[in-house]
Amino acid sequence: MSERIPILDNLNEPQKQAVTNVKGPALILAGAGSGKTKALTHRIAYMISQGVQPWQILAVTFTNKAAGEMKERIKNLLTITQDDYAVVGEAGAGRIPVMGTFHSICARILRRDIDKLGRDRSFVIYDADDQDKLMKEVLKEMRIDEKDLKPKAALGYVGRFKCEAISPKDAMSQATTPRMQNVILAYASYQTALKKANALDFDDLILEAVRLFTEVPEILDRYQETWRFLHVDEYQDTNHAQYLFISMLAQKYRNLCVIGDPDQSIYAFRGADIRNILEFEEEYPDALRIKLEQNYRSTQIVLNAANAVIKANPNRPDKEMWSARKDGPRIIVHEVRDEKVEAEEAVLAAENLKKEGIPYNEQVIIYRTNAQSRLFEEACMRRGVPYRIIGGVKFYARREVKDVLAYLRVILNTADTLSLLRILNVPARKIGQTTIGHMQAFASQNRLSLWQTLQRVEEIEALNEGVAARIQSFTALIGKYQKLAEAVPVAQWTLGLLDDIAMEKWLKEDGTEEGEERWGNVQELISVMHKYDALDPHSSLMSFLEEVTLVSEVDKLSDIKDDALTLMTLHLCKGLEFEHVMIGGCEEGIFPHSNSLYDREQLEEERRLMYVGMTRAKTHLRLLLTRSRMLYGTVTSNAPSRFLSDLPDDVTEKRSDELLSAFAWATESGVKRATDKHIEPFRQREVEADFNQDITFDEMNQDGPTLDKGTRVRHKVFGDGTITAKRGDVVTIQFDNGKRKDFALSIAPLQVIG
DNA sequence: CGTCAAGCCCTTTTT
DNA sequence: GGGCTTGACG
Repeated sequence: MSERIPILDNLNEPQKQAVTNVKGPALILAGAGSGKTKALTHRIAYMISQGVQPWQILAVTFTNKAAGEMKERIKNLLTITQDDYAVVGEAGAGRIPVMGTFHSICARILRRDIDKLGRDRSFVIYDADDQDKLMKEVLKEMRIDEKDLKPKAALGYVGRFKCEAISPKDAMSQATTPRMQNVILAYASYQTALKKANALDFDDLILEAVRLFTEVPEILDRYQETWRFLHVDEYQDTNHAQYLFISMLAQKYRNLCVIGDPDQSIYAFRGADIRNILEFEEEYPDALRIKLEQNYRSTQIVLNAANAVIKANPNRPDKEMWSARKDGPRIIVHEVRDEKVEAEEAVLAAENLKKEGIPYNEQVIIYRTNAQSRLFEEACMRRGVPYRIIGGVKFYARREVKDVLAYLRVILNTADTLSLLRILNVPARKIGQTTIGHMQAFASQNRLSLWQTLQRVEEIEALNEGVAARIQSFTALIGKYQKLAEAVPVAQWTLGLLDDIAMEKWLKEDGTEEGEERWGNVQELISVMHKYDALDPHSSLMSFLEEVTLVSEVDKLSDIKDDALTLMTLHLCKGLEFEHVMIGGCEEGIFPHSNSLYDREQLEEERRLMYVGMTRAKTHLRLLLTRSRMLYGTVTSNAPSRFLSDLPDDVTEKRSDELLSAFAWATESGVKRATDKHIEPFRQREVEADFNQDITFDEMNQDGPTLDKGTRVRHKVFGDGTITAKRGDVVTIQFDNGKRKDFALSIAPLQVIG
């Protein structure tokens, strides 16, 4: 260790407090850009310099990337050499604390001891895709029509139960409606199915760890003794199960330091419970409370704007960020004709700042929904701007990648029927749906797993010799690689496997560019595998599979070195910072999202999302909105986002591409072009209202008849139709002539018809 | 058994 | 607008 440790240099007063008070409970309220990571890394380094053993420290981060960066920084602070570096999860092994996400930490704990709960240690982890498939099966078996209860909806409930740590049994007592009873029955069968497949889903990782702690107190005790100093970052985004996990660990020594910002709580939809942070002090009355309010990231102008937006939320802690960076450009609020222009303008703005010396790496386009990414991507391609999209169709969720992963999973764990079904006929080997049906029937008759059935395929009378032979050669193939998997690291034998199944040929068969790309993805997967070459063969396979399910998209940002513009959702941008931030689609119905418009709490969360997005900006902040946009196949006009109206005039600069262009689509639809009307920026829905001014539909503009789904209406231009969807003021009408369009009820010239 | 086209549905955010 | 499922046909 170095002689002079600069651990307390360059810290402000509250940061120093956070760093040096290492014992007992502590709550650090750390606003955006307040040097939170710095405080945390210095705190940990300080502890170590004071004689705390590194392996006694646990830090839970929100992403693996954050964990990696923190380790790096701590290493630098302590001038630890590469040799001392421990891999995450090797508790007690190294001179770097254990750091990782709740999920990765719990997965490690379970890999070691889940057999104490009567389960197998080589479990696989199911991602959202797998969950969906499994739930589909479950519902099918229960003979519940997908239309009555969609797998996604069922999983939504299940997820909420799990976040609250409510078992199917506990849930049953809450079921009041038949529908809920079905949901809970589905929850129970889903759990059984997971267990049968020797699989855990994301939520199970936390829950089973908690269960392990509860049912085997010695194990809890072991971890309590190991990890005596606990840290949780982004505490505002923890759910109840995670709360239980960390509380149990903290019980003994009470050295729990949580860091968070209630204003940045944006994961309520996955069970994050903001009360965890708000009630921390009630639970630990002796907790040290530290507020970090100085922002080192943004200009005061950016902060003024962000503060103004977040202030409109009730019940938030009293805090206001400030910055020493007083000067800076105003925030540009740019209104354009439609989403194409929006994308074009955003990319153009990035190019211009690049010319002024801000690299693309320091610039980002963020948006509310993944669906918005495509246009920005296309604009980048058109203009030749290098870009990368984070999120969206995730690499590990791609078909060909999941296919290869399914082979590896089956080889590790033949109980994983879902994966087995996936690869049985991929690449095509003439084992079709009929054959699979016969085998499944045989399996359930004889209480066998699908894999066991495969071994006894010659006993199934319904199958002819040809098909039986093909199945046998498939099981022989899997058998061959099961043996190899015990002998050599994963990358090595996977190459042989791909060769045996002629994966390259299968993917490139259609001769398209897409095929080439798919094969490229498979090769990329192999290159990730090489990271596990040094481990023993069995752990090499297991660790690899674990990594690919638990890495988040943001984790991969750090590996990329080229200068490229980043595109991502608002949720993914948390914790990041850029010189230039552009937020697209600042329109009602987009952001805030239409599903959130009529729910107070959800609206508050949307607002926090806006706050998070804005506070990513160091210097340049640009908010984009359109007057009209193609959405789900129809043209819509949305009012400007309510968040924009909270921006103080003196920090914004409003821009608008000009005039009349909003009428272009009307011309295209053969409607007479309006020429005499000036469109002011921020006035919406002119389009629908204007060309029907000769009609009066007074009854429609009052609260009058409720226009719900199914109501028959008449439109002067488009004729008769039926309302097929309603989102607040906006209805979608399916016209009898086949056209479908969205209208704003308060303005649209509609008439209810018999 | 595999392919293709038409129709269906959806359409928030993620470890 | 697009991804996915379903159904008809080769």
